[in-house]
Order: sequence, then C-alpha cells, then structure tokens
Amino acid sequence: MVDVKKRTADLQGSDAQIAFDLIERIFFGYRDFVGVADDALSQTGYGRAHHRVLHFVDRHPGLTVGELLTILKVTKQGVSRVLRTLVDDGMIEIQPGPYDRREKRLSTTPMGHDLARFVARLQTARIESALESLPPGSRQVVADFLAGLVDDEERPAVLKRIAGGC
Amino acid sequence: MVDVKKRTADLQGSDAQIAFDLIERIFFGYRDFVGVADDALSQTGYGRAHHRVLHFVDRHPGLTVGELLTILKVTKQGVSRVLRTLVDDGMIEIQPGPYDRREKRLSTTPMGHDLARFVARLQTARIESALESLPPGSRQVVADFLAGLVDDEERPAVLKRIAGGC
DNA sequence: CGTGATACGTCAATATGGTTGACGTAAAAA
DNA sequence: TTTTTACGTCAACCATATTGACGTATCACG
Repeated sequence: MVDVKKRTADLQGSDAQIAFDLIERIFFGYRDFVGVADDALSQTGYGRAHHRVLHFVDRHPGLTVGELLTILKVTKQGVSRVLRTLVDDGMIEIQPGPYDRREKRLSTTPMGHDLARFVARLQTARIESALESLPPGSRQVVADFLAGLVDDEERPAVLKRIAGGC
Repeated sequence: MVDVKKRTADLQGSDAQIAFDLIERIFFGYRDFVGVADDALSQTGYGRAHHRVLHFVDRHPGLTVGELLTILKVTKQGVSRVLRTLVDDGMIEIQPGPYDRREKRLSTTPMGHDLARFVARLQTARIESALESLPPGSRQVVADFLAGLVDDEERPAVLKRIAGGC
C-alpha cells in the first residue's frame, strides 16, 4: 500500500512536470507540415534537401554558398550534390560575386522561383488553416513560441534573417 | 515602366500571401528543438531514430511493434535495427502479447525509462522557456496550432493517442 | 610581387535512417 | 486443416549527411 502510494506520487510528479502533450504535438505537427512539401516535391524527383536549398536561395537571392551552409548548418559536401542537381535542372543560377569573384552568388531562375513559391503557398495554406479557428493575436503567439524554441545564441541571427526577407 | 509596375505588384501580392515568417520559424524552431534531444543522445551513441522509438515506447508501455510502425509511419525494416539495438542495450523489453502471443509488447526498462524521461525533461525545459514570456492562454493556442498542422485524417488518431498518454 | 588566407569544389570513405521485395515462422482464426 | 496475421530477416538499394584530404581560383597584405 505504501509502495502504491509512492509510485503514484512519482508518476504524478513526473507527468505534471513533463510537457508530453506539446512534445508530441510538435513532432506530429512538424511531420505533417513538412509532409506537405515532401509530397509536392516528390513528384518532381526532389527531396527535402532540395526543398531547403531551393527555399532559402529563393528567399535570399544572391546568397553565397557559404551563407547557405551557415543557414542550413550542413557541410559543403552535404549540399554539393543537391545544389548541382538544382543548377543542372535550371532551377538555380550561379553568378560570380560582384566584388569577390571567388564567391558563387545563388539565385532561382523563373522556373525555380515558381516551384519555390508553389510549395511555399501549400505550406502557407496549412498554416492559415491551423490559425483559422484560433483567437486574434494567435499568429504572434505562435511566432514568438517558435522563436523561443531556437537556441539562444542563434535567435538574433535567425530572426534578423527571417525579417530581412530578400 | 509598365513592366516594373507589374512586377512590383506581383511581388507585393505574393509576399503578402505567403507566410514566409512562420514557415521559417517552424523550420528553425523545430531544428533546435530536436537538437536538444540529438545532442543529449549523441553522447550515448543513439540518434534521432533511437530517440523516437524510446520516447513512444516509454509513453505507451505494452505497445506492439505494429502500433509503433503506425505511429512513426515507417516500415518494420526501418525500425528493426534501431529496436534491436535498444533491446540489446537493455533499454527496451519485449514480452509476448497476453492474448495474442504473436505480438511483441514493448516497454522500457528502468534504465530506458530514465533515459527517455531525461530527454523529455530537456525538451520540456525548452518548451517552458519559450512559453515563459507569452501571455496566459498561449499554451493552448500553441497546442491548437500544432494540432492544426496535422493532416485532417490523422488528427483524431493523433490527438487521442497524445491524450491517452498511459 | 609573393605569401597566406579565403571561397569553393571534389574525391573517397563512412554513417544514419530509411525504402522495397522476398521469404520464413509462429500463432491465431476460419 | 487452411488461411490469415504479426513479426522477423536477408538482401539490395537510396537519400542525406558526415569527416578528411586535396586542389584551384581569387583576394588581401606585407
């Protein structure tokens, strides 16, 4: 009887402290949110890595390869194949940097831009649908929450980049 | 001049419609949120796949392999190596189903339970930190938003599973 | 001018997390 | 008894990433 009480107390303590609900909502929400893009792009033969590169190059025309690596937190080898594919397919253009010609300035072609926008619109639809039934001000709450998940050291750079847009 | 006006109008229209801000906050927020678990588990030699299996088995003791595959939306081959590793390491136990002995009922050992809780607490800390400065009621707003990102067909099952806990 | 650092590319090997297909076993259900 | 189910496993393969080593073009500085 003492054992049962103890174990029950332990469980209640743990369950009260741990945000299982939000942990799992983040998991399933993200899974299906990226699934929107995965499904749309799988028909073109592209995967998640292609999507990430296409998205950020489209959002930041003139981005250098090094900046892209910083944003995605991957190595140059990690994007080389994906980037080459997108360039070969005519989705992304490369131009030498205007001041430093060692740089490769990346930008989307009209075709690449359209594909990036197509996917972004699908994801926007999912977001708007999720916000639809929520009270006014929820958009800001969600935006702040998501920013709060980012590492403290990274947050300033991330928010600046997002606000910067192009 | 006409061209410029047209392109400007197009751009404004697109930018207003597309939720770049939230799309990217979801990307960076999720990246660092799972990074919390990745970093903690990388020291034990486990990756993201191990974490997912450990988490859901811990949350749903007595889960069968088939149910785990449904939750994670992967194939049995996709989890077999990871699951075997966790069993070999003494993190997860297998018992035959009480009524159907073909089933393998999965549950965490005390050691596996502690590891799962350890990571869940780290993730909870990140979540609470993100909610800290937000107005009251934000927790529910965020929870509803995340549920809204889930596929419509999946949502009932997902919410039931999360609520069920165990 | 030469020297070193920088931006980028590439080759090779390796790891992780998956996939499909084929085949097998044990147990339940008909 | 036969069929279906729950699970496992072998093999082959794919996508995405890593580290390390090496090369090349370009810039910046003494």
